[in-house]
Amino acid sequence: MTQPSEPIPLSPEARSAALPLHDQDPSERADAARNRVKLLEAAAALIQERGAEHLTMDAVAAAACVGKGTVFRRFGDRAGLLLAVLDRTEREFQDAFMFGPPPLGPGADPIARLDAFGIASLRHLLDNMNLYLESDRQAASRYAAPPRNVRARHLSLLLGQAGVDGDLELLAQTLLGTLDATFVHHMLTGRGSTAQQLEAGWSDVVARITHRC
Amino acid sequence: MTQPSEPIPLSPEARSAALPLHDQDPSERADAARNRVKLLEAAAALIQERGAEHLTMDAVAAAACVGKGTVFRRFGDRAGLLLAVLDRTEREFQDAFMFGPPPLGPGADPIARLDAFGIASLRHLLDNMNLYLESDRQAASRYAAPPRNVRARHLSLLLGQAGVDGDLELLAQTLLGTLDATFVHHMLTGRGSTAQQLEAGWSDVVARITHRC
DNA sequence: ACTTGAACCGGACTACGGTCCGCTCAGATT
DNA sequence: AATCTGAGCGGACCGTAGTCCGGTTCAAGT
Repeated sequence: MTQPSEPIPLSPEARSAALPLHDQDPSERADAARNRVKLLEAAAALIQERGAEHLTMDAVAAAACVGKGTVFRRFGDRAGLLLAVLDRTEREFQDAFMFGPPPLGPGADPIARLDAFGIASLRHLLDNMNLYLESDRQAASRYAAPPRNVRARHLSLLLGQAGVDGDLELLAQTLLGTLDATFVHHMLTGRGSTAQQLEAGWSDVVARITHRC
Repeated sequence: MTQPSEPIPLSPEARSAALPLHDQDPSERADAARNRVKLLEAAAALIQERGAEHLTMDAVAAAACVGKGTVFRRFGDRAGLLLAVLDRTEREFQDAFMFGPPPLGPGADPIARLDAFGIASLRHLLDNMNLYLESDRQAASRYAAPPRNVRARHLSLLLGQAGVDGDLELLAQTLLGTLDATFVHHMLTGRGSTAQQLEAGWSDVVARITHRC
């Protein structure tokens, strides 16, 4: 892990480079780009009206008036498509915690930022629960997915700033476990937890991990 | 959650009742029981020779000379079959941490037991990695699966005995995140962690969660 | 404008998980 | 022993993710 430490306030160009979600590739052919847009719109519409859990690749292809192969060529697999649909929302959230106003964004005490991150993350998750659930369920390894990676790096950074030592990535992943879509869903439905309890739980875990006795 | 608190040394009958993995149901018809055995043997053999990730339900049915419907009737779905294959190993491990000798079993200091649990769990996981990975990947919700539940209850118990307060189930699940098959696999392969680092990480997380400053 | 070849496209095809339903037979009852 | 009934069984069937390949179209170079 020899990545340059990431300066907090970033120029616009560096900002978009820091967001690893698919930017429109300029070398992409015009027809391909057109189809990507058609597909994303079709997928979003279908999700809106039938729910993410009922989204099929055939339906997306048909709704976009495009062959099935094209869907897979553009997005790789179902997880990729779902991720692409989440992209806009995801970017907004990433912007908020990386560049937005404190306490979520830079400027506040790292522990306050950690706290705020959990709360914001849980709310963001609840707003898009089905999509994140589905994306999790589908992904080969949720740990390799861009959203999780960005969050993990962010948490590692904050933990470092908070003076925590140890395996920061492992601690970050441990924290992230508390915000995992499937886990949150399990706690809310399987067990009868409330969102408030999860938020309180997050703060508690953060306090313990950061060792603030 | 109004379950009777679980006394630690248990009579043999109570012990097997405490293990929620499928015991042979006495009301099961003889032919059904025969088929279950045939299927489990076939599945185990196929996994042995081709790997769990290549196990298909059709292949199991064919190898056991049984209709496909029978496989699903017996085990519900692929996750159930994999879980059943893991059953024996899983029981041994559960026995070890619930009833075996200290520091893993009862008798030792709860924090020492937590430490030992992580180490033993990681080793047990590494010994059966593919099977657990596959079982995770398949399961509708890994949080609802019996193995995870047993572990979660166990950890809650130990946390309580260690005098930790707060949402014990949430803390237990947070700890379990560190031992999740997919996560461990990701840390070992995706990132270049070693088993030693994961064991050290576990101890560190336990120390932080149990608030031992 | 024309050529060219690489990127793209479509939809038939495969593989696999899971369901369904009519038939069979184990084992309880008399 | 004869009867009965519902658990058990098999395998055809379905839906969906993902692959493949022959034909098509874009756009760069001339």
